[in-house]
Parts: sequence; structure tokens; C-alpha cells
Amino acid sequence: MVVFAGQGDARRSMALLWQQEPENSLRPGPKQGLDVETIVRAAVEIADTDGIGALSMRAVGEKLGRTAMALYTYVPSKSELVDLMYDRTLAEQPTEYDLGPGWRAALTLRANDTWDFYLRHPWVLQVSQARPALGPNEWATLETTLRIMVATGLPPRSVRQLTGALYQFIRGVAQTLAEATYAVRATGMSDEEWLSARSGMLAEVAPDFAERYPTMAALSAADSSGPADATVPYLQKSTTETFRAGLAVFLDGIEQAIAQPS
Amino acid sequence: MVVFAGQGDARRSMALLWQQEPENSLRPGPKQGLDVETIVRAAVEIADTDGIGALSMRAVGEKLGRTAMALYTYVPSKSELVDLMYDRTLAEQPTEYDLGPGWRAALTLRANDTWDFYLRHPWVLQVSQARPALGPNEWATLETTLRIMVATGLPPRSVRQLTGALYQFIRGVAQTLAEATYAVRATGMSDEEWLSARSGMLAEVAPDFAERYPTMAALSAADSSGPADATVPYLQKSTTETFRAGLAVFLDGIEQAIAQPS
DNA sequence: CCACAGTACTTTATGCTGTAAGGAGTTGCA
DNA sequence: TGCAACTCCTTACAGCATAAAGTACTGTGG
Repeated sequence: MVVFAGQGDARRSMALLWQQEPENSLRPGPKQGLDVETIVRAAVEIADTDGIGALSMRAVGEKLGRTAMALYTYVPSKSELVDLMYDRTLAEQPTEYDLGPGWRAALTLRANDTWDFYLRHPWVLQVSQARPALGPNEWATLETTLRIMVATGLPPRSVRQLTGALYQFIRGVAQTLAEATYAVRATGMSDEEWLSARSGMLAEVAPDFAERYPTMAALSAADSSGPADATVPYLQKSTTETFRAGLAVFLDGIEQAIAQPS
Repeated sequence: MVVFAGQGDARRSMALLWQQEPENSLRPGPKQGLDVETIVRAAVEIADTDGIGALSMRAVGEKLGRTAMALYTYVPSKSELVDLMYDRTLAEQPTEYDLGPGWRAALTLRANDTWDFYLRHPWVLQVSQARPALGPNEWATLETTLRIMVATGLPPRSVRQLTGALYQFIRGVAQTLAEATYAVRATGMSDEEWLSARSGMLAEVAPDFAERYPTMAALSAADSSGPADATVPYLQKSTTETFRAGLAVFLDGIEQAIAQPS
């Protein structure tokens, strides 16, 4: 068997994720004052309210009346803690969707649930997807969406691709909204305040805006759903709207793929 | 890591972005040994190869034979530097697309160019979209895509929503691929090595995998486009494929919207 | 009962980060 | 020549993850 560098660490974090740490009741030394779940809960609370930027080992320790170093008794490192936060939080998402009313209804519900989940835990969108931690709830999340997508009757390859595409679309849109939420908290400035401040400066620095960007100017004028002064807001229009419209178009596209298999 | 745009001296950073800094040839004191563009170019080089995590004022200064503090003569802060990097880099993207062959051909080209752009500059995906810097090339990028989307004949509101949705979809998918690129460089471990190491551990820790996640197991077995041992790879299948498939479905959905206006 | 080993937790230290403050040296103009 | 403005440097500070070492506690074997 080939042994890869760092596999020992990886094995421990896998055990933590899948909650298969060995029993340790009869050991010498002081009793444990904390446990992994308590630490994870405290960390999630910090991340929920102040973003992953505010998540430090010191902050978590302080919240639990310990120093930062005390946490290392329970968790190998910060990145493992984040993996645990991620997987434990994913457990909140529903796993059962009624396929009776058809795949489209179920997939719409699922997408909306995912959307709401990201708004509840915006920091989740800042966790890298490149090397997933492979915890039980990450798999469960994927399994749930796949089960719905299979009901489209599309071939396995398409099911995989479109599940990924839908997932990334939702992530992308939610990320912008999540970052905006944190920006408001971090700067103490609402989007509206920020926009009106920038609008004025933009006019100063780019007086030829309408000639430079004619399509945008024309669209802003024609799009009555926004304020009259509509150059800057063009980037900022309701993200929820973007989500709903994009999702509808994507689902229409899937219907198309079902009707006319390539 | 997500980098937020700066909120310091907004007026000064706007002037920098729009290159409207006042002329300064006849001033006392030593000649300037650097300039903003040189600094931005050095910073982009660092971010391109090692990610935005490796971008520090010290690193940029060193690359130019200066200390970190020397940069503050030219740039108000790191976050303003990132704004400048972002806008200057966006200038690489094409702005002209032939609408002769129709909107779908143009939008496909545009999406592919954007995709390639993100692969060339993965760090761009780590720059927060919440409070955009509002530089000239950010607007130009939006203008270009809008011009194509307008050719669909859809109403202004839909043009705005679907442009945003398409943009976020591409960003989402590219982000995963970009993070994977950095992960390989940071860990010195290819995705394949990483996968086979984790596959074994997963089997140890979750021997009941197939019963727990039956849909995934069935799909893995049926999806002949991947390796036989196909549980873990399910998350990791070619991201480029996800991009192409998702894009096609999205464009199909737009065609549907054109044919049957709601 | 005592020595020891293993544990929980703390303190201290290292090398990073952005950037504030102050100082040294250079230059153009009055 | 003196001064003011300027570039760039050194130093300093707070905050970060975490390595290393120290302290206090507790169960077990002798």
C-alpha cells in the first residue's frame, strides 16, 4: 500500500468528520472540559454573524473561556475545524423531496432550500470546493439532489453535469448576496448609502458615461423596475431576482434536453 | 479567501481606477522610481502564479526591489491595489463580438472567452463582488455582455437578470477549477493522487457507502465516462464538462424564453 | 501510598500579515 | 541658502496560526 504524505492527519480528520473517534473514558489526566461539537458550534456562531474572516482560533477559544491553544487538544488545525463546521452545518439541509408532483417542482423546492441555507450560513460559500472534506453530509447533500435529477430521465452523464452546473449557479449568485451582507456589517454602510456616494463620484470621474456604455445607458432608461438614476444600480439589482430568473431559464433548458435528447 | 474592496479615500481610488491622477512633473523631492502600473503588474504576476493568498505588500515590494512601505507612496492600501489589479486585468477581455451569426453564437463565444480569462487569472474569482470598485473595465465587461444579450430581443428586465445569472454561473464553475489549480500547487499533490488516497480512507470509515448513498452508487456504476472506482470522483469530474453542459442548457432555456414570452 | 505516565490547558515564542509613525536623504523653488 | 515637499527606509504594533515547553491534574502499577 502506498502511503501519501500527510495521510496520518487525513485519517484523523476523516474519523472526526464521520464521528468515529475511539472511546476515551478511562484515561489518566484531567477530564475534558470541552468536546468537538461544542467547539464547532461556537465556531459556526462566529462565522454566521461576522463571516469567516472573523473566525480565529483565539476568537473561538475566548468564546469558550479557553486560550486558542486549548482547541488543539480537540481539533488538529483550523482547516480541519472549518471542514467540520462545513459538514455539520450541511446536515441542516432537508434530504427528502416528494417526486410525486414531478422533477421540476422538486428541483425548484430543492434549489430554494439551498438558497435559503446559504443565506443562513453565508460563510459556507467561502469554504473551498477544490479538495472537499468528504464528510457524511456533503455526500448526503449530493445524493439528495442527484435523486431528484435522476427523475428527469436524462442519461447518467447529463445528470452529473447538470447537477454540478445547477449547484455552481446557485453558489455563484448566493455568494454575491452573502458578500454584500458582510460588507454592510463590516462597513456600517447600507448598499443604498454606498451606491449614492459612488454614483456622484462616478459622474465626476466619467462624465461621458452614457456615450462610453450606450447599451447599459439605454437599458437603464428602459428598465422601469429600478430607480431613475440607474447607472450604478445596474450591477446591484436584487440578487434574489437573478436567482429566480436564472433558475427558471435553467429548468426550461432541462425540459428542452428531455424533449430533444442530443 | 475573499478580498473586500477598500472603503478608505474613495475619491482617490476612483481617480486611480479611471487614471485621472493629477500631473506631477514639477514637484520638489526625489523622482518617483515606480509607478502605479508597474506595481499593479507585479502584483498580478504574483497572484496569477501563487494565488491571492500569496499576495502581500512585502512580496510585491520585494519583487520591485523596495520595501512594503514604499508602495504606499503610490497606492493608498492593499485593498485599493486589489481593485486596480482587478480592473486593469479585466481590460484583457475582448469587447467586440460579431452579432451577424446570431446571439447564441456570440454569447457562446463570450462565455468561452470569460471562462478562459478566469483560468488565466484565477485570483479574480477571489475578489469580492459585493461592493464593486466601479472601474472603467468592469463597466466595459458588463456593457459587452449586455450588448449581446440585448440581441435576444428579450425585455430589459430579463436581459439584466439573465446576464447576471450567466455571469454567476460561469464564476461559480470557474471558481472550483481555480481553487483546484491552487490546491495542486500548494500541496504538491495532483487531484488523482489526492483522490486515490482519500478513496481508501473513505472505504475504511464508511464501509456502508453504497447503501447510504444508493443514487450516487447507481449513477457511478452507470456513468461509463469515469474510472470504475467511482465514488469519490463523482464530485471531481471534469469541471470544463460541467461548464459546457450547463452553458448549453442555459442557452436552450433562453431560446425557450424567446419563443414563449411569459 | 507513591511514582509515573498520560492528559488538559497555559504561557511563550516564531514568523507571517497590513500599516502607522518617524526619520533620512533628495530635489525644486524662493 | 533655506525650506518645503517628496521618496523610501527602519521600527513598531496588533493580529494571525501554531510549535514547544511548562504546569497542574488524575488514573494505574508497584
